[in-house]
Amino acid sequence: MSTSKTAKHTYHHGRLQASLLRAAEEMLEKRGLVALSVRAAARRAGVSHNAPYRHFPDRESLLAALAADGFARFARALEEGQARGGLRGRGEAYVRFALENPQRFRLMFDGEVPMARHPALREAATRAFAALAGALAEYLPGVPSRDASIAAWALVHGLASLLLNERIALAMRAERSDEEFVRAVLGSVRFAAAQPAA
Amino acid sequence: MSTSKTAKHTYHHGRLQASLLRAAEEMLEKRGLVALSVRAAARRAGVSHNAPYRHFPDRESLLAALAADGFARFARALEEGQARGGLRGRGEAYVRFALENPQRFRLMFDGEVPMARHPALREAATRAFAALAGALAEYLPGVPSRDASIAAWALVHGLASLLLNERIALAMRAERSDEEFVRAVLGSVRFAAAQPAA
DNA sequence: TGTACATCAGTGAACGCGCGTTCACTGATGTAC
DNA sequence: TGTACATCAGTGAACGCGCGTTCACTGATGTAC
Repeated sequence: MSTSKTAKHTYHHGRLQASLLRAAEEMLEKRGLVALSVRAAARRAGVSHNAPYRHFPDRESLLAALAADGFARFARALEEGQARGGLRGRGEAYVRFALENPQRFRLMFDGEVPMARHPALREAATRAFAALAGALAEYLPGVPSRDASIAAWALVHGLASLLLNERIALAMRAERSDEEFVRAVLGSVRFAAAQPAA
Repeated sequence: MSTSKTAKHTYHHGRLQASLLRAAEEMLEKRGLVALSVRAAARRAGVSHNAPYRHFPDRESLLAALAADGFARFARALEEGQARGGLRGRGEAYVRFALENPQRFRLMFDGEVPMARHPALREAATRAFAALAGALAEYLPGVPSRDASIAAWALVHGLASLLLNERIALAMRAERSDEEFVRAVLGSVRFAAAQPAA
């Protein structure tokens, strides 16, 4: 019953930055980017509407932090996927991440937050993309150009986007789970070891 | 010098619905979805801020009309692409449409406008997707399931999205034009005629 | 161990803004006769 | 061809809203001595 231990907080929150990010993340996934305001995040974190300005200079910076955090988790998820199942495992992890964090995924890839203004975001994204490119190069060794790597990337990214936005008719899913469906679709493609003649 | 001929309009505009759609389209591509308000569209069309309500019950309906119109143009562009260059021509047209109408493409695929509330949009999208599915089935005849078709769709969609959002590093482009780059990437993929043995 | 003080991280009031939408209106158009 | 009138497609004022952001403030914390 010691008050200092159980007291939620008075004035000094302690972990407001982290709390705000968590609150913002929840808002984002629940209500979408448009509904994610500084004030709403503050409300959700149980703090006055301008307390966030101690930690983020403006709304865009909050979004940038959210996106950067997303890229870090994304990179980790891809590594784990690859550890479990090689390139295909990585591809499946890519799609899974998108389906599990749809709004976050959109925020990361929509270009809504300009990387030029947020170096930390740029770095997080660059790291994730570099790891991705490395993995692709490693697994598609016979391919002279990087085009097949790009194609592989585009394939999983497109599949993620289409599933995310529910653009793939149910009929085409043929009652398979996300997991099975993604595996089958990714499995139906081969990458060229050399450019075809014409 | 006849006044009735040259007068822009007084009171009755005549083509306000079309003008609004054009104005909204311009706003959308110039400033993005967030900046596209009913008032802004009205301003741009040179009409009072609530004249649009004679033609669209609310903002979302304006967006829905914009998206539906986009799907119609999209379907046409794909047909033309296929007429010129078969399945590959269709794929290239898909990517080209996205690059030429980035914000419109996002609006169409983002799921921002709920199709359930806008039947005309749903129909336009369904038509476009049905044509796409038909073309894919026709050109990938040996494939037993539709999975390869989905993969082909995902490939072009993903490539479009990644290019659109400038997520593909310049280095990977290797100084090729959009046109050349897209052709090379799409050309590096083969679709399986049958499911591989695990 | 106690005290003074700088700093930090909150608070709450206030601002101006553009927005979506509603309202009562009015000028223009078209049609019946 | 002319007139009465219904309807249509605009106008402009007004509303309430949540927002981002600024401001002056204050309570809590940590540190120098």
